[in-house]
Amino acid sequence: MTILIIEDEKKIVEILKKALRGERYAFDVAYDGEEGLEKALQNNYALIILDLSLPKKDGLDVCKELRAKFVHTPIIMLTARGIPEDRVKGLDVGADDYLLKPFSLDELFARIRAVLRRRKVTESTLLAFQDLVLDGKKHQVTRAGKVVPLTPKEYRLLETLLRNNGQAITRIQLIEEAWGKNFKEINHELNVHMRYLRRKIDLGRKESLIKTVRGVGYILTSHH
Amino acid sequence: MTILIIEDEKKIVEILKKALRGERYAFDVAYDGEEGLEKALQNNYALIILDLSLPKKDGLDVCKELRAKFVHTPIIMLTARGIPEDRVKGLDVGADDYLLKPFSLDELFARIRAVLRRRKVTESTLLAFQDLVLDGKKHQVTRAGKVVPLTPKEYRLLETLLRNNGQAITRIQLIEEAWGKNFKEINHELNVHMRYLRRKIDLGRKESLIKTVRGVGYILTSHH
DNA sequence: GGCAAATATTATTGATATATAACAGTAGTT
DNA sequence: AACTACTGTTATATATCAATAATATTTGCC
Repeated sequence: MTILIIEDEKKIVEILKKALRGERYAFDVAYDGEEGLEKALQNNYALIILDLSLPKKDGLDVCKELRAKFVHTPIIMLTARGIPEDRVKGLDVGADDYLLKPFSLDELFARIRAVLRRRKVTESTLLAFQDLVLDGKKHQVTRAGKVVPLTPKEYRLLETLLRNNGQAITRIQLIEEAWGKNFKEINHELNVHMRYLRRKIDLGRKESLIKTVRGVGYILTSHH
Repeated sequence: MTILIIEDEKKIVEILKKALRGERYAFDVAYDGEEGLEKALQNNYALIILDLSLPKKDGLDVCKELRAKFVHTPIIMLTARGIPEDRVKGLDVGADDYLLKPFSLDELFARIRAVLRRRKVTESTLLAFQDLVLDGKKHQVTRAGKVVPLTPKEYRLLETLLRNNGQAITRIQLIEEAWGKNFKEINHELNVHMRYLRRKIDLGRKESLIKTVRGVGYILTSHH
């Protein structure tokens, strides 16, 4: 579940990111229209949040082009203040919804939920492997009953591993899930964050629950 | 890696062929639904690109029949322009993805990559020969219940052998599968890696599960 | 049986993937 | 501003793997 944000104003990107942080989504960000268009064409996002005014290619064009190419990813358009709503509405470029800046976060959330509602997210609230439990509702992880405080990134990684419990999961998958980007090069961060994650959940124990599958990625497994 | 194209419009077949030529895929073409169905049932394709409207038997039926017969080959459906996406989506015949004509090649490639990547995870969950089992999900091989740790290269070689269980597989095939390079002949590496593979899976036993077929390659076989 | 080609075997070396540690930047909080 | 927590960066270490080369063995064939 990755959301693409196409927006040049970093402040707004930050607000959006922050606002969505609590939710279950990964992000990808594009800072101009062309970049955004390219990303939207190449990836399959759950949702695109698209600013109207953008460098290189404006939001309307991006939207139109996407629809012309039969990319049906839901789009929520952010329109500049001052532009009358009819104008945007009338353009009918195929956006699913639009918000006028400045928008309230509640409002944004409502729209996002509405747009995504179709997709039944059958997220189980509880994921477990042996004595390791991830409670999706509480956003809390425990090992042998003891709470293990994780950073968001670590949480994401562990969640991905747990979701694919029983199977090896590739580095690329992990990166895409936890960072929401199409693998930029060889990512050393993944090593680092896996290390941290391991340190926290394996605290004191000799063998890690997370085994590395060389050439592939990682897998949650019991040690024999 | 062969892709089956089931499509009656020669123009589109030509486009697809041309487009796929550069990539690493071989292709097979069927010009009507029945022929396509037959081919799909008899061969193991990496992917099927299936047109919705076809002579003799339309794409939906082909798709349904394949799924009913537990052929899980990924299918990308090409749907005619004008048919609303919901219609296709709603039918839920088991296609992995669908594209509306006219499609952009970039888009098609993106889908192909996406589908093949997805397949990687779910595919080949279990391959076995006698007491030798390869678990594709875990990326793990066991012999008589015992885990046999393999290097990536060894794993790929064994996987190739298991996939072609029962028939001899040529050195060239093996090299192409495991190295992916256009066979620079006289590959000593293959000997070496086969040796390592044998050592690991035959551990202690007198005869190897992998028999060499001189002048050809190798075969998985029970010893007389 | 002897020869040439194909394949097996082993050891060694260079390459690559992953792990670890230390540090820097950023943002958030008080 | 000082402090904290988190993320990303870089450097270095370590483990594992792949390629090479050198030598041995088997096989088919004359």
